[in-house]
Amino acid sequence: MNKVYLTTAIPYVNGEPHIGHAMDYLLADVCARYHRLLGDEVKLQAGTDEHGGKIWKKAEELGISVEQYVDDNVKKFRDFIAKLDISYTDFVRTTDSNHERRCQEIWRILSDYIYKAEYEGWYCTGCERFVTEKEYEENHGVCPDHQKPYEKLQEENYYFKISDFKDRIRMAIESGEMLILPEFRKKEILRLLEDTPDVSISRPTSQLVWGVKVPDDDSQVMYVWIDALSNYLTALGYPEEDITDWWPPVAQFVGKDILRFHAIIWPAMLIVLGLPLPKTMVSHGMVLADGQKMSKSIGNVVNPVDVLDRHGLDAFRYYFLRHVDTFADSDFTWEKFEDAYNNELANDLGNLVQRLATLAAKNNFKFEEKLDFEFDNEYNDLMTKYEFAKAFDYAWNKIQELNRRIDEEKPWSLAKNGETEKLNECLSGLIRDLLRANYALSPFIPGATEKIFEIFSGEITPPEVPLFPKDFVA
RNA sequence: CGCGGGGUAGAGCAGCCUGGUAGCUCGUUUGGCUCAUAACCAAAAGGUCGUUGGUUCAAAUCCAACCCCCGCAACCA
Repeated sequence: MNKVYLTTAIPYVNGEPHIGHAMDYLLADVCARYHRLLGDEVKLQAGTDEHGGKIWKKAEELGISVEQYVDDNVKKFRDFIAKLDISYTDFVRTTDSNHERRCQEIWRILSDYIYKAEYEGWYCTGCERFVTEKEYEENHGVCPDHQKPYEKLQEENYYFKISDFKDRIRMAIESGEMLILPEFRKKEILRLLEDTPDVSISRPTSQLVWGVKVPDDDSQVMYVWIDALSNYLTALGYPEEDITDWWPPVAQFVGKDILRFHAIIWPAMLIVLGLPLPKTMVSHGMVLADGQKMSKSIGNVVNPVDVLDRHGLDAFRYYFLRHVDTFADSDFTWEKFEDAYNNELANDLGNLVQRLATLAAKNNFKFEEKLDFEFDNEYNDLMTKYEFAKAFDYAWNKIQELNRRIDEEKPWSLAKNGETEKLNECLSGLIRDLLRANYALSPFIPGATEKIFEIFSGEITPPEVPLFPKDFVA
């Protein structure tokens, strides 16, 4: 039995969970369920990123303690993950004392490649942050939010010596030792790698207090990178636990916006720690609303909970796993969602189950075969390439084929003519293939597939409420 | 000339590497069926394959130039 470690990106808990987070969880979950069906032992990590100035500031604005603020938000994310039926096994909060301690240990191990240097840049005292040179020029030296001129400010930061590892990382990416999917992102990263400077990994406590303390230096706290990226290790108990059974991760799922940190800073850390690099980085696209990025200022943000409430979890998973491309940006519209639900889930699958169950019930047919399920080669191939939407398509074609076959084989005529033997043979064949297709669908829509297995075991009775009722409104 | 991806029926996409009657899903129209959730099955309509030029017996496919859209470059999930 293989041990398979999979990870999800840990969201920054300064807001509500949204559809982008769901994508990450869903892809990792499908992968986890697939591996479990193959007989692998799977660990699926999830967690929350809770430090940093933005969170500190938000809590202050709300007039509550920062601990209270993150606790409240973490609960929202955990509830959300539960609603999506994500089969995770480990959950890391970056404010957890175990994580913080392990994270400091990791910093210590990295310390040969960490140096202190002066950072100088344009700073807005209103925003409490540095701005890039470009931003400075665009705003002609004055912060548009505060109408105050930027000040030249210096501070001490710790830096991580990425530059020492560029060649090694490039080789790992080019050789496929650390596979980056999709291919076009890999190219982007290789290009980016060239001009990646050493990265600043701490902030003086005068600027930021809500973070993990830098070991042996009370004047600095860690900035996001070391803290957040370490979670994939601290989840397993590293460094005090032996993680060799689980390391390296088989796949790490990340949004395209954070791929660069996972493909550059993260491998550099692992190289210093003497750990193998993750086998695959799967970078998924964004979910757009009407072709546009969802943003609060445009006001086109689709709340995932609204989508969940409309037709339930299976419909949610169905849409985002089949109609949202695994790698590229894809559109969500309510119209597309409704079409997918009505035409595909209800008409293709729901109706197929209904008609087969009714045929079986009317003819007192019981399905008593014990089936050994296997995945088709083509399906396995797509799943292995993390082409989940395409694998889902492939499995769905089997469902559509079955609807065609029922029309061709006309079991109702066989019943009418009293050809019982032929009828039983026909129904066996149809139900057998339905259950096989159902098995291939189960990593994607586990709720529905479980119900289908149940319907066709023992006494077959069509469900009184169809699997995907069309008039259903929550 | 920053790097990369793309422009194919009303919509979403495949085909391009390895030239040879343009395909899939949804939508539309018509017909069929009756086991089923006004469901299912079949057929049809619908495209000068971004533009221009070149190579070739033959170009969506190869080559060149141009136009347009998008991503990254920017602490946006």
